[in-house]
Amino acid sequence: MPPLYKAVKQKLTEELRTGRWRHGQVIPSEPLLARRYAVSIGTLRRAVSELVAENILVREQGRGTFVASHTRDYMLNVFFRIEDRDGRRALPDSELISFRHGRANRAAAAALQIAVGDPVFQIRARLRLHGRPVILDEMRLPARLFPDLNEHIFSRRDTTVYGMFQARYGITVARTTEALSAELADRHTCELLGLQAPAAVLKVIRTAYAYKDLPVDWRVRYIDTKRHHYLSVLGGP
Amino acid sequence: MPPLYKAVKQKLTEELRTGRWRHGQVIPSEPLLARRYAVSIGTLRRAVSELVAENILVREQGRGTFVASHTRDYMLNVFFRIEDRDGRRALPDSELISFRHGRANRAAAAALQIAVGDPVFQIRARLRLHGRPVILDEMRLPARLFPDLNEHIFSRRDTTVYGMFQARYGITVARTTEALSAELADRHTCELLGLQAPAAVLKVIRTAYAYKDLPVDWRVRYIDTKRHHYLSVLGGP
DNA sequence: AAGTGGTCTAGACCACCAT
DNA sequence: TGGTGGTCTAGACCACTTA
Repeated sequence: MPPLYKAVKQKLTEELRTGRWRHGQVIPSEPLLARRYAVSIGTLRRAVSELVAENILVREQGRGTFVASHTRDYMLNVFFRIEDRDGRRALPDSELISFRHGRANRAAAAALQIAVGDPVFQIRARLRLHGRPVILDEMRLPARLFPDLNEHIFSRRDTTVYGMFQARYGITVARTTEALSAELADRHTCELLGLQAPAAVLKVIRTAYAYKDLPVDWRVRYIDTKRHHYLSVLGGP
Repeated sequence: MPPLYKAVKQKLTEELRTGRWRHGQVIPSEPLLARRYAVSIGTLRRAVSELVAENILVREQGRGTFVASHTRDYMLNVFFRIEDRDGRRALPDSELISFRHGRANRAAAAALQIAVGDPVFQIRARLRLHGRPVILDEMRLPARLFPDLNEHIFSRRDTTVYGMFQARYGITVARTTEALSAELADRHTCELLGLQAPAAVLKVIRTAYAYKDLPVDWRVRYIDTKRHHYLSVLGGP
């Protein structure tokens, strides 16, 4: 028998997945949910605690429990690991280079768990930190998940990409994996980042997942690490 | 008032820090500890759970709770994030290049929280994965924490470096932070890793911490990422 | 003052492991 | 069979927010 709190967690996840509870909103109180699911408050709290640990819910004492909202601050703290030499972090400004309709190649299909040739959006962007171009992104998004996405929606400046996923498509990114390596920058990359060849760049291949480990974004990113680095923390807090 | 379970956690940590409970051993059962500290089993379990989350204790159902032991498998799962293109991980074989007594420069002193000029061990090593040289390490260890450490102890093959810290000095590494960047390899690095200049290498600056955030190891590491990458996971499981 | 999440208790039963 | 950790309950009181 699977533990009861896992079943409760499933039910909570279902409410989120079907859009019954939307990002930024409060969910019902713990005593109420405990009654609704016919479990004790302790069991209900354990299920909620797991979703909090997974960045899906956020507790605020005295106010309630909320569906996590991908504000800029939230993004910065959870998913953006690039900081300057003094340990300061800031979100980059994005500059769209190109927005195309394409088809998934083998690598993209494998990462996004779709078929080779399935339609994807293929988006290039250059990101600046404190005015300097530092990051080059090439994203591929499964077109099926983002009906009607277009260049204009994409280049709006009032939110992050993942904030837009959430507000417009109800897709909440909960987890990413990134594979890092060092490479020599090619001519094109040097030009866009203002580097003199030969130059080394940090290559990051990211896959982002929504609830239930659904892949929603696959991107290759090149970072100029002359003035910045990528921070990784291993083990306990 | 700080919560009771935090106080209990402090008491548990004290038992570990003073060496009353040694790595690999069972600690007393939960009902017994709850009685000893005069708290309920739930409160005791919460304190233990936090130490488990911090990689300091390990629970085994039906057997007991153990002080984490830095076996090779454990290291591999928690602290070693380098894997090959197919996602396979293996611990490297180490080859000592040099072992010297030195003094902390500014960067080492800041990271290790000691004074500039304090004695440190300065150790270079080359690490091989599947026979190929892939990693170059330059470690600095505060000499005060490792009395009588020498080249022979260090180059023994029966354990990892952190396993040796624990078995010989009672120091358990619980957390590391790593700052990653890409650099062009210098001539020396190219030679030791068998690279043709110009080549890009992944530079990792690691600080390792024991209980209570005591820094115990600071190292600069260069990795050839032609056949390997560094894996970083962000957000919930 | 009423409602929220945060802490804490004192039990119960279950699943697993050693003997 | 006895001891371990894992789950679950049904309460209580506290700290904090909002109205």
